Amino acid sequence: MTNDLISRVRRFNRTVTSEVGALDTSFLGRGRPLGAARVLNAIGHGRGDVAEIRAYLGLDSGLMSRLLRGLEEEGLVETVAAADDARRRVARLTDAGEREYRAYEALSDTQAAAILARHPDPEALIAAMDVVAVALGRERIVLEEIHPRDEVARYCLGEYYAELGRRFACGFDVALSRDPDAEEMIRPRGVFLVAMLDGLPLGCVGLKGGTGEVKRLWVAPAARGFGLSKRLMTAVEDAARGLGISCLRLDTNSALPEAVQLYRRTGWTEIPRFNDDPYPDTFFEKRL
Amino acid sequence: MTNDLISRVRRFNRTVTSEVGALDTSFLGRGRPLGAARVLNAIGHGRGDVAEIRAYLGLDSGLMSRLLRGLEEEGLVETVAAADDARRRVARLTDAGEREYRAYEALSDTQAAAILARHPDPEALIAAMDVVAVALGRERIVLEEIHPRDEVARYCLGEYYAELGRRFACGFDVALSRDPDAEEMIRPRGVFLVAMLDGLPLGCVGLKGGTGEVKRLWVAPAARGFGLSKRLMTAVEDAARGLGISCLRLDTNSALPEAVQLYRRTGWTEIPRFNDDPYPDTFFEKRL
DNA sequence: AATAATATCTGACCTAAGTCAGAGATTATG
DNA sequence: CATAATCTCTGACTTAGGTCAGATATTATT
Repeated sequence: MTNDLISRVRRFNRTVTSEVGALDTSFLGRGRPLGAARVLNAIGHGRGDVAEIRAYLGLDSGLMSRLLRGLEEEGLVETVAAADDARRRVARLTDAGEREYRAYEALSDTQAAAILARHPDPEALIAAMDVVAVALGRERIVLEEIHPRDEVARYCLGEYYAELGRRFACGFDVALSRDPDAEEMIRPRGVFLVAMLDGLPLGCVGLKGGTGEVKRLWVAPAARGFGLSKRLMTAVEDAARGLGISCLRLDTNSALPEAVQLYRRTGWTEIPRFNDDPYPDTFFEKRL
Repeated sequence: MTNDLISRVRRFNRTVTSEVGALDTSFLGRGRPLGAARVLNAIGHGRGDVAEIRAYLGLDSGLMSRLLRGLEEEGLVETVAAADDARRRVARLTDAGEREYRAYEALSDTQAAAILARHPDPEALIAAMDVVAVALGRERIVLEEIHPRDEVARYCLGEYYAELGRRFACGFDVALSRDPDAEEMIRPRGVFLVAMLDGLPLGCVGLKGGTGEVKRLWVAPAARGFGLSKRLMTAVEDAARGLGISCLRLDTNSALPEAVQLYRRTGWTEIPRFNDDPYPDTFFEKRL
């Protein structure tokens, strides 16, 4: 068969790699080799430390050095010794470098916008891209602790609320729910964790200090089935132990059967209702 | 915003390009530079003509020549002058080259199978890949005339029947429909056209000679909204003119409103029922 | 038959990317 | 304080990929 699943994956690979020059806009059309453009972009993204850039881009020290000299000669970059350790060097953009970096950014934006604008269903395209990105990059998904009012956190919570709205027969209104104060999910009282892939938020979970409650467990549709919710729960339980919490509680809803099943499978036991929030109908606790 | 649609497309590009070494298995792990591996694979895929390979891979004639010499020295390839034109050379694999080519194929298959095997929902992944491939490669979609019993044609027809089964309240059984004999859709009587992207079938349409009927218009879900059905219809009408047909007919169903709308918009006029097929309820004709 | 066009090949040359050994400056460690 | 470790830099070298100007053989055109 020339159209079985394996052939189709291989064809996808071919299609995408043949477009890869177009995708990797980091050097497109500005007369600079890829290596130099990548270094410039890394510096622009806030990676100043030379060793850090080297590790990120996987470059040899000699090559890195030469690329930096080249950018210096172009007047785009300045390097100075690090304040705390004069062996290490820190690079930063000059004004001209800043302009050049912004030009690359604009180019990338334009090209991404063009792909979207020419597509009949941009939302569906993005959703498909997320599915593919997760499939290819699943090994690079990392958990990070962030502030629950951070932009990424707000995005995750927005998606979480939207999902509840779709799942609950009567919809979901945050205002009616016992929305935990964001301050409760910051150290030293609690934590807020997100799962990220190359900057794409794929899931979150919050630990509300004081009452010791787990809240806001969400995993993006594209990332379901990869065990991410379990990973988030394990991480939040570890964080709770670190905070000296010995017993965790959570409320959920039978309209979210995957979640309920996960809790049952991972050592949580059902307990009687412990709050008067209108949405949950199922309650769990776990001794750590 | 760091999570608007544009940022997400850019992040996808980054994720995919960082995996691109893994995607482009054409040279992975067999100790041969990419250029040589690509030429070897092109020959293995049946592209013997040197000029054709050169055009396909976008190579300079000098570079191509050197790559071929290298493969010859490895004993993988033989070149001979073309029978009809001694200026042109034709390359073909030796036994050793055939083995090496098959090793690359096995490598690609293994890697594609690995991506699928590790995914919780392979069908959804493939569907997402198709959506992305079409968005990136839409410019390369080409129409081809093939035999209606060809494997690609059968795939398209299978998808077409499955789609009708989903659309019609009572399902769809090919045996009950007036399935046009495949022989009716071959020149000189008729034609069968498919829309292809890098070997991925995205749509089809058939012209049944004799009665001058358009049949089996289908476009893959991932390729809808790109005007492909119009392109297929235009091509099939052109082919009909070429065959000396002056009036085309077709039957369709009101459960397929996009199709009905397309016909209305492109010069077709509704006519009374002209057959006793149980499925269609709407009939059109167009004078060419 | 002479000329133009075509396809491939060869040699000379170039850039990008990367490797490696060691030099030089600085910091950490016993 | 001497020594080891760390970080960057420089010079020498390699490979891959690609361009360009002819040379050569063959075919098409007038």
